[in-house]
Order: sequence, then C-alpha cells, then structure tokens
Amino acid sequence: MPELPEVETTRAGLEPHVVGRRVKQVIVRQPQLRWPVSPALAESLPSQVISDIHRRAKYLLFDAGNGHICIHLGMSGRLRVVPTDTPPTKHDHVDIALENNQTVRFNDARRFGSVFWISGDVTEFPLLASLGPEPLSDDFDGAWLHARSRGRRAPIKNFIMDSHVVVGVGNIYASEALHAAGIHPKRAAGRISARRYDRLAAAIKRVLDDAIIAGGTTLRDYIGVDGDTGYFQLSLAVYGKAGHACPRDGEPIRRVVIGQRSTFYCPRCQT
DNA sequence: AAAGCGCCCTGAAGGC
DNA sequence: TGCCTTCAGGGCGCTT
Repeated sequence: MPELPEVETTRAGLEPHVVGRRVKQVIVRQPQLRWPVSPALAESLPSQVISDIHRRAKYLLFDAGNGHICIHLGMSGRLRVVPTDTPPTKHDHVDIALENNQTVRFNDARRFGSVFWISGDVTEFPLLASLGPEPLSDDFDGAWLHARSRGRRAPIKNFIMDSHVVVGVGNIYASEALHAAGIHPKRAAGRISARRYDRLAAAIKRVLDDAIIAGGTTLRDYIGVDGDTGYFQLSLAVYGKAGHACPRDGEPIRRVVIGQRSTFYCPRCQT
C-alpha cells in the first residue's frame, strides 16, 4: 500500500545512509518478485558507489555509476537499513550490502514489488518510458488533465490513477483528492470542466504534499530505527470511512467499487 | 485508442 | 481454537 508519499519518505530516509557509499555485495534470496530479479544486479553492482537516489513515479532509482537499481515497493514492499550481520527474516528477498557494514534490505511479503538493474538510460527503460508527469511538478496542472481527458468516458477516478496521465496517484489519495475537489469519482473524465480540473490538480498536489510533509516530520528516522513505517494514518477525510460523517457536510461517506478498487466519497458534496 | 479484466501473492479478516 | 474461504491491492498486459 505504499503510496507516493511513503515512497518519497523512504527515498529521503535512505539517502543519508546510502549516498556516497560503495556496494560490497548483493544477495538475492528470492528472485521471483513481480518480475524476476536479473542476475545482472548482483553481477554489476558490487564495487560501485551509489551517488544519488531519485524517485520517478513510485520507482526508486539508485544511481550506481554503471547503471541504476530500480525498486518498486508494490503494496507490501519495505526497505530498511540494518547492520549487515542482521539475520534475515521471512520475506527478506534482496540485500544490498554496503562497505560501511550496513545493508539495504528489501522485504516484501506479497512480492508485488520489484528490483531491477537498469544498465542504460533510465528514461528508455520500458516501464518508465511512457509515464505521465510527476504530480508535484509544474508539468502537471488542470490544463494538462483537461486536455488529456477530452473524449474519455472512463470514471475520473480511473483516469487520475492512470500512470500515463499522471503518476503516483494511488487508490487512497485518488479518493481523498476527489473529495477535496468536490468531484464524484464515477463522473466521466471527459465531462469535467477546465475549472474543475484546476481544482482537482491543486487537490492532488495538496493531498500528496501534505502527506509527504507529515511523513517527513513524523517518520524522519524510521529507516535507521526499526524500518516499520506503519502506514501514514493521516487525516484522511473519506478513505476507509464508510458510514462516517463527511467532514465537510456531515453526510455519511459511501463505499463503492470502481475499477475493482474500493472508493470512498460523499454523495452530497461530490458531484 | 480506450476500456475492462485477469493475474501475481500473502496476510488479515470473517464465517462456521 | 482452528480450519477454510474471501478479499485487498499496484500496475502491467492481454483482450475486446
């Protein structure tokens, strides 16, 4: 369930532990993740220095000089920094051991996550090549959503969760942003005005930004401590709150399934 | 091109 | 208490 804010907080938490460090060894205990872990990872990475950690969508990209480590957390993936001699526990699938006797450890119970080795240009890597803009960048705004949505009959909730439209809007924050913008999640994307898209784009930015700030302040050092992020139980207005009063008008929040995903909305203030 | 759905996997929750 | 079933969920990729 890591959403973009959790991924960004993981990136920020890893950065001081990893950047500038040389990789000593890579251990792959379970290569069968969402995609198989390529042997090239363990072959190419040792002796390289990690110079940077970027995030693109929900992918973490570690610049290793001769290539990039690319990690997606799926829905149950966790990255922790532990002393290298820490015995692995259940679902500890990949270790990246550093020369300072610390190890970046990837744990993923459900194995929806992935660990890639990208030897070439990351922007040409198939999974990254056709992604939409970052939601927090200036490339993403209401005008972009409006332009991209013309003729689209899919529900707006599916539309904003389409990574080719905009990346990083997961199931939780899609519901939250639509509530904040007062838009019904089932409304056809092509039937929403430019003005409402301005509000929606702003809501997406605000919701994600608030969560990143909250995560950064409350969980600043979690990676070095025990690695358990928990989930950011932020001030969610609608997600998971079926039957609770809408914070805006008191109407009971409803749950509905859209695109095989739980969706929460207020039937009164979201139109 | 767009939309819908299957699938990968495990743990938690619910039913009996 | 314990077994069995159901379901959630990110996101690719196949099908329609």
